[in-house]
Amino acid sequence: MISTKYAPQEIESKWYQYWLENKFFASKPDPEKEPYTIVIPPPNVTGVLHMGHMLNNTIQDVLIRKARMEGKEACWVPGTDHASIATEAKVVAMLKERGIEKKDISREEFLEYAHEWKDKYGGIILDQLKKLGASCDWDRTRFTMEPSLYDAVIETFVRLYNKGQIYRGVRMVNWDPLGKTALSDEEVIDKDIQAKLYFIRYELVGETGKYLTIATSRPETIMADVAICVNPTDERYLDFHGKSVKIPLLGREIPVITDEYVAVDFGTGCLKVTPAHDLNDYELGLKHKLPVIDILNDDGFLNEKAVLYVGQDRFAARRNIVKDLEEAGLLEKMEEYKSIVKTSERTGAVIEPKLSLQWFLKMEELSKPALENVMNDNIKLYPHKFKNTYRSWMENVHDWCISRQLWWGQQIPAFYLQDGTIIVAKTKREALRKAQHELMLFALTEEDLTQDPDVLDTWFSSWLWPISVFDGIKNPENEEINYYYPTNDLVTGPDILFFWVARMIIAGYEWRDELPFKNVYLTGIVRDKQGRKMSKSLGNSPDPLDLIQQYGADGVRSGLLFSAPAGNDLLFDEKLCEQGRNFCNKVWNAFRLVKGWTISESNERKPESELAIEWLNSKISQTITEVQDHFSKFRISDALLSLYNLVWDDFCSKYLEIIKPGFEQPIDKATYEATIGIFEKLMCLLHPYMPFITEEIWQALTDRTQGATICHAEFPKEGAVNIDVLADFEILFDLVSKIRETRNAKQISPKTELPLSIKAEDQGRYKQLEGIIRKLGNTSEIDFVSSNVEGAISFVLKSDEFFINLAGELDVEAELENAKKELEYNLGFKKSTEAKLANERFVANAKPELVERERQKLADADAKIKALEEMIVRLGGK
RNA sequence: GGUUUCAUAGCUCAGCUGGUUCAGAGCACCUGCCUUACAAGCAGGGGGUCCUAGGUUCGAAUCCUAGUGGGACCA
Repeated sequence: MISTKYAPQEIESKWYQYWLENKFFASKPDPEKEPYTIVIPPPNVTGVLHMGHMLNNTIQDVLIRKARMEGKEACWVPGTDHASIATEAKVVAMLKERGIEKKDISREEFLEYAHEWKDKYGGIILDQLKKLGASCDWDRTRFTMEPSLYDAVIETFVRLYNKGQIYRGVRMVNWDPLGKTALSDEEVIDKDIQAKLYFIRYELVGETGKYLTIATSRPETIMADVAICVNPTDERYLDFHGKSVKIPLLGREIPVITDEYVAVDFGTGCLKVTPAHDLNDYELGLKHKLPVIDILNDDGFLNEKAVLYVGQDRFAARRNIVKDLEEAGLLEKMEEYKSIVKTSERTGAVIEPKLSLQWFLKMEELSKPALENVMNDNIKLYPHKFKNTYRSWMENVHDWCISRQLWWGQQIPAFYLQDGTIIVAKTKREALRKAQHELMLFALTEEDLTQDPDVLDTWFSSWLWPISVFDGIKNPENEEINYYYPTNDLVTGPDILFFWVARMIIAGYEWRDELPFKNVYLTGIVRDKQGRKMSKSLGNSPDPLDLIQQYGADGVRSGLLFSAPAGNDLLFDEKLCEQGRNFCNKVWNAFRLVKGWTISESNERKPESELAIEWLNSKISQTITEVQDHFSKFRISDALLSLYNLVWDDFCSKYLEIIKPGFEQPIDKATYEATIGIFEKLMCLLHPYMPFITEEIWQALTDRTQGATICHAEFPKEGAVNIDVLADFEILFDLVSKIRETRNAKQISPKTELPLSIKAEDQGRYKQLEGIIRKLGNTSEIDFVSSNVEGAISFVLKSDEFFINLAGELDVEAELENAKKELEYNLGFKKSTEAKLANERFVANAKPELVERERQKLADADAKIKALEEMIVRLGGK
């Protein structure tokens, strides 16, 4: 006995095991087959599966499974990235627990711990993907810090440096005082905060008691001030031009300068210029050739240059200086002020704009082909609206700060001589050789070279991902890269369109002079019911594995996709998973029904079954066309919905009800076999979405050989569509609905047979369907009549009239009212159609088939009106 | 502030190059059913000024303009 409820847990682990053992997902270049490649957006190695991963990996799996079934050489490459700052933070925390400080151990020791951490926890997220059913080629699992990918990064650095695309320079960077590293703009999150604006008095030099008041949100930086700037047109301050003021408490004298940059209407119109601690001030400082005084250490504490508050944290210093200014009577007032503060994505620390020596990649030239090939649709973004965003980014691209003050990552292959000369080479040995030969420093030894201690930004690894996973940087002509590259589709979130997707495109054109992928599918962001982004810190995200446990992987996958239109955010509700689970259960029960039948030996076959098979096959063909169309537009969700309706409504509610034999009756062999074939087809169609249940059922529908799998079964192709049968069945189902409606309205038990009479021109249509009508509507034998049936409930479909003769059940008033309402509607409809057809401009301008359709509609309406009028007369109305 | 995008049923959304296959789907809701695969189910039903105001057109949910209100990106 098969359980009435589908129990996914065992089935899922059983089949996943089977798939792995048989290496169904393994791929190798096969010139006979068309390649279809997806590289996974490598999740952060410290990560655990979250809802966003589930969504985009489900989509990837749907795409790759479908391609595999379509006979393509499908290759889905999994892997993780090393996430330098996040991982380093984890490792530091792990060491702390063991009582070890990072500063007390060597770089080599630290990296050993880091690898230890990675080996222990780094595979978690990949194992979770297996639970989801992901059909990755696991033998190809890559990691951005593994030797091959590490070397590729080093090689690209050297090559770009030699091309003059990489330089070292002092720049204002986003400094994370907690992580003690520079961050790229993309790793910085703006947060709205309620800040205070402090109005501080600067005394004029030589004019005691005369002040300039500036407004600042960062009073602790006044010790780094090098000027006060006013707008030259600001009449309030004309007298102050060229004079000097004293920094409060400190007493250092700084000049008052003028620049158009200063907004007259913000604060007091006086701007304190602090080049070391503000990007705009820095640029202003450059323009006016002002000195730079940096009063902060790497950890955000004030240094000796501050003179005051030395050794205090920047926030403590702020509190103290406000107090002291107040006591000195130099704090005029404070105002509430809505502002944004930049914080580190990884550590959460407030970012400090800081001048520092960093490595940069010039982006202007490199990004040109990447912009062009997206704008001309060589690479297509789905949905297309992201093209605009992409363009505005790429047209305003800044040089990329690629160095990070960390240990976990690819160490920058730059070596310094004692005099500061930089030699960039893959290894120390090569750098030495270069120094010896190019600089004629033959006496030099490796000891004289010091490697730059910094590592490269993680994105400087992952931008090579579609190439480096196939070893295409170091061996650009190898078989794999030539076969699998360019990859087909990339599926990721819009939040990393710029700092990952765009850079992969750049890398693609730079290294292979070719696009890295043809389509970029941008998923929505998974939000909770209130529209908030799901995040660990908010605690509003369900644990994906719990969901899988509860609803089954197939249920969660289809549930997620039910409401995941491309690029639109998805408001996640567990109800969706429930719907997915229920769908699995429905399919399961259909399977139970079919497998429970006994098969009759006779060759007799019911004509209605034959018709139903013809109809369903046409319906399936139509749906396949629809599904393929949806896929071509990356409308994964719509494709699923089409299949959902096909399986639930057409197959279960209609087809199976039609062919279902009576209680304890056998089914004829031909119908049974056709049904098994159809069931198999439906499982194949659903398999990309619901891999487990479809495998389970597919395996059990007929005898399978060892090593067979639905994963490699053919994805069904559309067959013939019989339009006549489809039209007949449409009327059939309308009629059945009407009968059931009548039954419901009159509160008649479904077990009671209803007497049905039909008055129709074309009786043949109904005669061939009689068996089905009787079965689905539970009617008696159909009585074909040529005149009206007195005292019967009646309704009109197209131009045909139907009567259900229920003695004493006819509510003349109600019937009359209904008929009149329907007549009114049809008259209105006829009028508007006539008006349309009477309009010369419509007939002249509209497409001919459209006009023809309108004429047909008019004819149908006429017939229906005639029938309704007769009915009204019969009921005693006029 | 700039750029961009969206507004359709109680909720989440679909609706392509304008045309009754245009006002739809799923969920929720209401009514009746433990009917022999399935109550995680079956049968049926109600529900919308397509944000507002103009315009283009024979015809507008769809195209244009403005407004209102959300989102995203950038500053």
